[in-house]
Amino acid sequence: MERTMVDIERATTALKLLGDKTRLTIIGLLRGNECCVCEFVEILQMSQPAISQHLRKLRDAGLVQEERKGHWIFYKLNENSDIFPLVVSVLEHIPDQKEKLEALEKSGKRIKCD
Amino acid sequence: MERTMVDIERATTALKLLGDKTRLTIIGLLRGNECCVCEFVEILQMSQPAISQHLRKLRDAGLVQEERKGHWIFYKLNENSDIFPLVVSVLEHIPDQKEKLEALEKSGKRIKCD
DNA sequence: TGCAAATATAAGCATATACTTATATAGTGA
DNA sequence: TCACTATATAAGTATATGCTTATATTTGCA
Repeated sequence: MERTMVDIERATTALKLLGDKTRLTIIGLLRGNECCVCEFVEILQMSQPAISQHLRKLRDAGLVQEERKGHWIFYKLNENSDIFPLVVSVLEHIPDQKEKLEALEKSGKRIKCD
Repeated sequence: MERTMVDIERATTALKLLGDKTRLTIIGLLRGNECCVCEFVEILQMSQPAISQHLRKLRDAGLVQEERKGHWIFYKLNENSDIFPLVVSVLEHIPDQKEKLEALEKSGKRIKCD
């Protein structure tokens, strides 16, 4: 249980980031998946700069990690973050977002890089 | 588990409210306690209108309930709210705030109305 | 080597947010 | 009924936030 506690300031940083529909959806999509920017753009129907700016905030706070693979930069949850347990707890209360990724896959727009 | 799920919009509403240090502390103080406005003012060292405005937002979203007892209006967590389970999950990751109430009690400023 | 795709960054702007101060309202007790 | 206490509300303001458009950077490939 120790490992899951953070101080109030750190918690508010995380919660403020999660308290935005776009970012919460992004984090939901990253639950068990890696995604690149253009996938978020497609799923969320938002401009690329808007998505990149959200991802930057998430990365600055340590919630996500990025990894370049060729043309694409893939994002994933940072499981080593002090606030990762808090993030997981929050995700347990919202609907799974994986259908959106499956829809992407069906439309042939999902990016695979392995 | 069904009972603890909310849609993304509702979750962001709750998380946005919790993503503020003052409000998260208020919610933390209300975990297992009832408090009146003047106690929050004392503990958080903020102006009464500022506290009242935060409480109004929390009440408007259904996170807390108010009950007048004589001079004072006591606030408590709304355990019937759809987002109560989410709130509880979040609180499990932050330090207990009850020492602050105990300190109030020691200084004779805790309000009891029973 | 040069171009196209994916992404990041910068600047500008409209709206949201969290205070402040001033004032209104409600309950209690003399 | 009046005055005091606790709280709410309103209006104003400074700062934060989330977009937009324009531009820079990085990589793979012809």
